[in-house]
Amino acid sequence: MNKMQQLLYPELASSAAAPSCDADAGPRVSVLFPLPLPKAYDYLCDSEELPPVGSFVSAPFGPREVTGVVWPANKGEAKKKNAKVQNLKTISRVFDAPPLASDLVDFIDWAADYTMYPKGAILRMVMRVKDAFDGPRMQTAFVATGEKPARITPKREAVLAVAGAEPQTAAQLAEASGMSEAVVRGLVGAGSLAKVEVDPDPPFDAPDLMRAGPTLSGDQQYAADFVAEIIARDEHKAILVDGVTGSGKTEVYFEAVAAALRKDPDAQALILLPEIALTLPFLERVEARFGAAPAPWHSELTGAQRRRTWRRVAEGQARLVVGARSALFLPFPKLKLIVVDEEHDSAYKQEEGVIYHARDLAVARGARAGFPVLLASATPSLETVVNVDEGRYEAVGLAGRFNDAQMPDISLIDMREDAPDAGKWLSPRLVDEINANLSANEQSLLFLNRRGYAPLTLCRRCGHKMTAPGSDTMLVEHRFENRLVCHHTGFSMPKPSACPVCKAVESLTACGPGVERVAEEAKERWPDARIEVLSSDTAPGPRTMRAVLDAMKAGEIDILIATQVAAKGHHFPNLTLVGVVDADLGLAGGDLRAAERTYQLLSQVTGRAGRAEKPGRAMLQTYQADAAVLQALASGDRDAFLAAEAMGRQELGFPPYGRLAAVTLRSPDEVALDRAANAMRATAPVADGIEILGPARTPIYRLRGIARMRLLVKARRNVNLQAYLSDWLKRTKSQSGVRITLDINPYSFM
DNA sequence: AGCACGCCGACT
DNA sequence: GTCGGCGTGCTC
Repeated sequence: MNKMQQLLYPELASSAAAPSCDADAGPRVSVLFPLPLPKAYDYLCDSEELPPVGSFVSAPFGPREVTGVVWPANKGEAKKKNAKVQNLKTISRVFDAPPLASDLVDFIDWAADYTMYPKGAILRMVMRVKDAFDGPRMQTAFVATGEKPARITPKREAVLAVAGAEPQTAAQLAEASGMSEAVVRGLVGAGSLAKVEVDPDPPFDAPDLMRAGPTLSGDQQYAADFVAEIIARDEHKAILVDGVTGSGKTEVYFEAVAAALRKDPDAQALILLPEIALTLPFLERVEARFGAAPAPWHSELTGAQRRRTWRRVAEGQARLVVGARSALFLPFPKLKLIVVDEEHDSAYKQEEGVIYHARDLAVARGARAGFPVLLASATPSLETVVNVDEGRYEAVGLAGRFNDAQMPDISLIDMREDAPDAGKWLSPRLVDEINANLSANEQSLLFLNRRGYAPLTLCRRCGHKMTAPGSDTMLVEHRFENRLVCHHTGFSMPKPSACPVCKAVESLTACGPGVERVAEEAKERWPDARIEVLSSDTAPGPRTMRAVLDAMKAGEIDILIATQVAAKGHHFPNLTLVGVVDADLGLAGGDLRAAERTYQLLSQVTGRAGRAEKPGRAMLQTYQADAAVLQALASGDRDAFLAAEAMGRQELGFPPYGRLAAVTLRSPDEVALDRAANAMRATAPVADGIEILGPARTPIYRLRGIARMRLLVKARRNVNLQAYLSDWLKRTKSQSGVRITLDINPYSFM
């Protein structure tokens, strides 16, 4: 801590790394538990050496024993009172696991304040891994000794054939040889197999930092040098790496990772990705660059895989982690660089449990711990662009596409002038273009960000709209399974033959298109073309999705009709036409970021078209051809769009020019909910620079039987929004059955 | 998060 | 008369 910080934060200066120790009451430590509790609890500690802050300990808490972490002593207040009033319990045990680094402890405290969730709830995200805090639990495995057994049998032969120098467990040997574990044990007795104790969580291969990367273009080299210099200075900077798809952002930040890891033999780096779908091909790329697979972290890992990554990260052995947003909470002892790839992606926003934005927290973590954070994107968020413009972030740009690939030629199809036939969704102009592509033997992609066959099922007779039970969500017809499905609640039912309200038979009508319906139209129009549909429904699981994507890459598909699963990270060399079936889809609803998101998504999708020799083309079907977003896409003028968008936000005082928080109230009882929301509005403190909007029903009012209402708090940028909110919440008395959640800087308004 | 304590409905 | 519903409150 430097002088200035000591002046600003005297209370921090007094709390050193070691926990407090009162002479009269004996050695004491504070312990934070991974429970939704706002503060740490004090305990006595009878061990010789006081466990340092960050240590994993277990202690009696209420009626049970809970594992927590030694926390910096609760600041001053009530300490003496506590010592007299309470007889403290004693820590029961200290775990072997390496203590959490002080920068992570600090980050947890900060993140709790920022998100307004209890500290313990943040700690829980760090500790979600089971059995990770005990030292390595050994597992018995076997290696071949090379000695021949006195008696050889066919079964023994089979087991010895699969045994080797690499330790394998009895179960693995049995599985590999098709024999039983009894044979394995017999061979141990015969001296042909030797028992060895192995760590069930093998270490990760070290990245080869001396391996030469690819030759960089001038732009890439400039960007890499710029970042390397900041890494060399060992200071925090948020740096936007800005370049279109194919401009080589990844190579640039790989160099940054190499530089950061080379600088310090204990340093660790984290690459955040928005989704797991991306990680499979991406992991291969990392392996190609560093000669070793990184430690992975995402929701699909098994328990054992999670434990392995967590433990190896905690002991500093895993030096490069590639993960989804929650990797931010891994127990790195010496994190020195975070890369946030596709920083604009809304998948970084965690919407359940503790609500947070991983990009924002990553920057905050780097700022507090003093290391650089790289934000990479072809379509950076307005937040980031404004931070660059106002000098808070650095930026390096990568112009042009690699290998001279051309940017696609984007045009708008005004559906008012070029209307499809009734019950059809493809305009004559788009049909012509696909025809041309088919005869040229080139691939086309039809993009529609809507799963299923039809988004709305309506009774022609009484007008009833099919919704999920207890929810105001529309059921989407999925014709492959002949079911009606709710995409919000997971509810599904066979498609009924009669309207459930008026009982009219055969009256339920599919309204609007989904990918399946566009595929139906395409198959009708081009019966000889090879047509595939790709969405998370048609490709359940990454394997089937890979298969379709590989087929597309190999040129085995003429027309791919896909949702946004095809928008990310794939390059199809023979794809020259992208048709966006409904470019207006994301614009409805009036979300403050609707235009921005539409720009990002459509620019990503249209960017799929094109290759080295020939520019691709993209056509956007729209009913609002004058809309600024679509004009910007057609002219390729991203910066003009961002400037206009920025101006609009500034006028309204919306982020990033103002702060926003959502206060959502939920209850199964609509009357109580309404009363609580209005009462809450009435108790809102009047403050300069703060405006309360609402309460209003959420766009999807009822979900799984729970009704929701929302208040929005809009504040000037210089207002401490969290302080205002906590003051407000203290004034509102809790209403029975009504739950309140806070979302600082909300992205989803559903 | 758990788990206990505490006040109102249908059963041995 | 009890068993049990989950609302409220506490855990050093």
